[in-house]
Amino acid sequence: MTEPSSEADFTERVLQLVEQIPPGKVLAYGLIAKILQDGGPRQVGRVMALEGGGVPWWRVVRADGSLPPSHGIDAQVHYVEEGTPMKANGSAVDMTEALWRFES
DNA sequence: CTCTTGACGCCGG
DNA sequence: TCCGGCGCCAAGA
Repeated sequence: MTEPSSEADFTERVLQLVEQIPPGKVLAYGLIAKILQDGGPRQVGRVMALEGGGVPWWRVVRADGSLPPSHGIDAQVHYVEEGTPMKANGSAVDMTEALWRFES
């Protein structure tokens, strides 16, 4: 095994993982790539941009906890709604608390 | 086949 | 702390 997962399969895995993210928690693009042990932050970002419309995309942020410009104000509304730990300014997520630890 | 772009990440100044 | 540059992987022109 250890075969190079197909692009379509990689996409589904990213979406599944994102759907498993509990409210109040978040994951980073590069972190998702590491959990899946495949691809890279750019590929995860590309998948979210294409198929991220069916998953809690707002729970996916950058590695430092800052919000991508593309997320918009909508994401911040969701964070407040789910009670996600944010920085005082609200422009970034508190990775120390909001970072979700994936466990099968 | 080559070059550029992109929901990124990390290091250096 | 803020800004810039380089690296990674895939898709589009």
